[in-house]
This record gives sequence, structure tokens and C-alpha cells, in this order.
Amino acid sequence: MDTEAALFKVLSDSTRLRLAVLLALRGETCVCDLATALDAPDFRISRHLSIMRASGMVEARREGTWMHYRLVDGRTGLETCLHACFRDCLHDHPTVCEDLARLAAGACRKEKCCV
Amino acid sequence: MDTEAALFKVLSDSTRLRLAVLLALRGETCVCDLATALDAPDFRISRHLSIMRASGMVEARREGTWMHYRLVDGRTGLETCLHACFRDCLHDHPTVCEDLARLAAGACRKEKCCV
DNA sequence: TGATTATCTGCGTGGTTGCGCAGAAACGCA
DNA sequence: TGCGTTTCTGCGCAACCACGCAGATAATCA
Repeated sequence: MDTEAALFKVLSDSTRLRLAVLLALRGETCVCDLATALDAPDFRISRHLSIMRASGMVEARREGTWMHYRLVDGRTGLETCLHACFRDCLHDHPTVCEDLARLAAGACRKEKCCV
Repeated sequence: MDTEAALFKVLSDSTRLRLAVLLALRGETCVCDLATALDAPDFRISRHLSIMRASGMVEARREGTWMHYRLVDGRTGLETCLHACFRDCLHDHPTVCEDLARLAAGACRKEKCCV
């Protein structure tokens, strides 16, 4: 049961939970866009993503200077169920809506990122 | 989003996660039976239940010396979804099965409890 | 090579967490 | 009131965690 508790622990921080929901809704996204979305310093986003990566929840793909993160497909029933929770129960959460709005407004200003 | 993260935080400890799943599967159960099920000292169970109670996840009902705890009906989509996870994804988890077996073997030896 | 941009990481700090022990509280009963 | 049972709680301790800062690393381009 430690494995399952560890999964919940990863989601027990609001920064990481917001990242997980964003990745579930938007798919692959780069660090700078995630930092814009959450209005948080990039090193904080990066550190939380590395925690999520170590737990196996997300994977990373490098493209030039940019790192693109994405949610790994659920490998257990619990993981799959939680991903569904992200999409179905949290997609209209005020904070998530704000995050998405900031992302839409601020992303891709750096032209070569996330095209 | 802090509210939702706090919900995950409650479940991020394996003792509390086991308690939540047990209560989801068995319904109302008293502290001594939960301590038997998890094979853990009663004061530890009690403390974790008080954390779950403070978060609004469980409610308690006193009956003489015994305290019976039960999962509160989900009041948000997320809570309801998580309860479904407990029942659908974790009911056959080895640890949960062991907990249920200990409970079946050891419960109600104290005749007046949980009849 | 050197500058620039994007991302990551070592470090110190303050705050939180779960633990066991021991004892307290709540209740029933003689 | 006094005893036994069940449950809860104050305390001290060791481990963990998220934070910001500052600097390192990685890749691109002039």
C-alpha cells in the first residue's frame, strides 16, 4: 500500500496537483509555459516536475533548450482512475481555469517554443 | 486548489489510505476492529482517524465506550470519484485483503462490539 | 569561442509529520 | 465510588518537505 500512498503524496502539494491537471487537460507542455500558467518561478516548477518524474507520473522529452513534460498513461487502475478525476472533476476548477487562461494568454510568445 | 491537495494529503499516508479503503468497503467500523485489521496499536489508529475526521473525510458515532467511524458521503465530484477508486481499484489489493482477513478473524470477539 | 536562453540543482532554513510512550478522558457496571 | 475497557492526547524526537537564492548545466546561435 506504500506505492499507492506515494502516488497520493505526489498529488498532495497544490503546485504538483495543478501541474498534473494541466498536463492531463493540455497534453505535452514545456516548463516555461507551465511556469507561466501557474505564475510561479521556473525553478520551482522544474523541481516539482522532477519529483513527479521520479515517481513515474510524468515523462520528459527534450527539444533543443526546451523540455516538454507529459503525463504517463496510467499503468494501474488507480492511476487511470485518477487521470479521469483530473479531466472530469477538476477541469472547471477556478484555479485550473485561471491557469489555462494565463497559459493561453502568455504561451508561445517565445516563438519557437511549443509550436 | 489547496482544498483538493489537502484531500490527497490525507490519503498520502499508508495507514490512513488503508483505513479509508476499509471504511469504503465495510462501512461503519469501530476503532478496535480497525486496529485489529491493520495490526497496529490503537492509539496510532485513533490519531490517524482524528486527522481524517478533522479533514471532514470521516464521521464518528459514539456507542458506549466504542467509537464507530464511517466514510462521509462525497460532497464534491472529486471526493465521490475517490471513493469509487477505493471500492473499484483497491478492493483486491493484497494489503487490503490481508486487512479484511484479520478483521474477519479477529473482530467481534469482544461480544458487545460491532454486533 | 562567447553570449543568451531554458532548465536544473546544491544548500541552508523554517515548518510539518508520524512515531511511541505514558497518562488522561469517557463510559459502563458493580 | 472504584474498577475495567476503549479511546484519545500531550510530549519529545527524528525524519521529511517546500521554499528561495545563487550558481551550474545544456543547447542554440552569432
